[in-house]
Amino acid sequence: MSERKVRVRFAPSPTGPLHIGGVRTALYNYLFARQHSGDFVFRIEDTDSNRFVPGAEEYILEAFQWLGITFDEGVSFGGSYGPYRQSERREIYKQYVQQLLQAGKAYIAFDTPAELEAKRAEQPNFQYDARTRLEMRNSLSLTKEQVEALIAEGCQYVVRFLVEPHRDVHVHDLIRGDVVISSDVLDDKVLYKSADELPTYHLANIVDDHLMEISHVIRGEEWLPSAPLHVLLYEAFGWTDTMPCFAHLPLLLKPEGNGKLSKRDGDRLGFPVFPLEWHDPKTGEVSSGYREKGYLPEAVVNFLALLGWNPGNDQEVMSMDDMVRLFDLSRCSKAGARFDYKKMIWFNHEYILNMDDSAVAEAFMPILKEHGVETTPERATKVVSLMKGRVNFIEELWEQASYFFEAPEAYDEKSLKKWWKEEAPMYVSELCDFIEKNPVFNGAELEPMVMEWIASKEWGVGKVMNAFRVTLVGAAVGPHIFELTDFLGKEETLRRARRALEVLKVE
RNA sequence: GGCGCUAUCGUCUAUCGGCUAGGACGAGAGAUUUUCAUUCUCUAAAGCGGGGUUCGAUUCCCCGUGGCGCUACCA
Repeated sequence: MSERKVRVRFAPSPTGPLHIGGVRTALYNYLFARQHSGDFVFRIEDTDSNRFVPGAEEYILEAFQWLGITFDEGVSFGGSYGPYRQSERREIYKQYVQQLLQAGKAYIAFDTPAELEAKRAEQPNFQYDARTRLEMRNSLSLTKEQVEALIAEGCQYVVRFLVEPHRDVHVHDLIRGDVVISSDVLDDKVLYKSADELPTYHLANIVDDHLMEISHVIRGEEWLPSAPLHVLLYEAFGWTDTMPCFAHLPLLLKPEGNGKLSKRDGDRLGFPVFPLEWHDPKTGEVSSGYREKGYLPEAVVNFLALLGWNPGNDQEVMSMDDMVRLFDLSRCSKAGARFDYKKMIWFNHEYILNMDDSAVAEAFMPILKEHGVETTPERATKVVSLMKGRVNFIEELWEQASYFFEAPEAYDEKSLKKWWKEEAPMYVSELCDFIEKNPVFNGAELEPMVMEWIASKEWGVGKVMNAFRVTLVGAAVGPHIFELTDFLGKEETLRRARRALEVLKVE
């Protein structure tokens, strides 16, 4: 359509932690910007002074940093279209509100919240529009003198957009096509409030997108109903020719039940809805985050990208670069997507599997340290190579592999019942003697020797080896036994086996 | 209530009028293994209903139904 430079934005309001749905919206904007070598702008929409939450802005920035989603300009990034925080743009908005007022496209209204509430109580379907505006207290129903007097008195007022009735408003949406809504169902939205001298979302959004030369507005479907209003605003300002293209993304739905994914669902169903852990400054409530739960940012991003979009083939595991290359708004689905956290976990498993053992080990080292284990990166890497296939989270490595580093203190009852039968102590005792006397210990050479030795005794391999395993691990779990003995070394192997013989004798 | 969006396996989705409806997660079964996992193989599992258009509809149109969203001096 237009040849102008692609410029998109993500514009959260700092009212709390960034929701996972917001992350997905930001991700699509990011992919779109990168694919078109465009700019990605980070704007803060803090026009509701009552809902400001300290720390939210910093949280959002930190979350994107963790996720690997980067911006080119905006709050904390700089740029030549600033300021990027709406609360710092008061004077700009005032100017544009005046413009609308002077052009007769907006008017001043004095109705108090209480009056409006009363009106709605008596008329359940009340809407502030062409049919009702003359019944209200505003600059259309009052005389110029009355209006001036009220303002002089210090009466609080709002500026409302004058919506012309009987018009079909077209919103061209890149995902949904042409959406037509009659202006009759639109109300005269409040654009500006004198109380805090700030505009509402609608006005600020249009003014900023225009001034910041935003080319594409990619946002959640919850904005679709107000898109016609936005189109009308562009028209009122005379900016139709540079109006951005719209794309309204399907919403993220709860994994079960009805409705869209909400903040509460997360901890109720056992998965986070926030990228990072969030400590509510007011209530002190803590909400879990993907980072703290041990998810890899690449896995989170990959999973989220596929909720509402797909590359058109069977490829699911994709790097950010892959996605930048493949992303396509026309391949976005239209219906809401249920959040499937089991698949999210699978993605995490997949990403751990694809990571270098040494990289996983690097993340595993601090966990080992927490449990009082001092070891080398080499040894940690060895354990990772043996065990990473069986975990979904790096943290799980400890519960799955602690016995590599610590001798068992207790022995699993079920395993004992199955493998620690009458002859087990004899097997283990004799095996210890055999291993002790054997000139070599490394698994590759030792294993065939042990097998041959067991065969010569005419014992069952399973019976001997599993009894042995229980003494080393404490349960009938773990990797190939000679991998473990290699890791433990001869001394520790024998020490564990003989200690078990002592401990288990009493029973 | 009004307005809008939407509708394929339990879930995420492919199909852009020709289908024996494909893939993935999850589920189930089996194989491998000295244990537990991993891995591998296989199986079950879907076009909301009714009208059109068409030689032919999952695909296009309409109606109904379900789901979702919006309906604030919140974003």
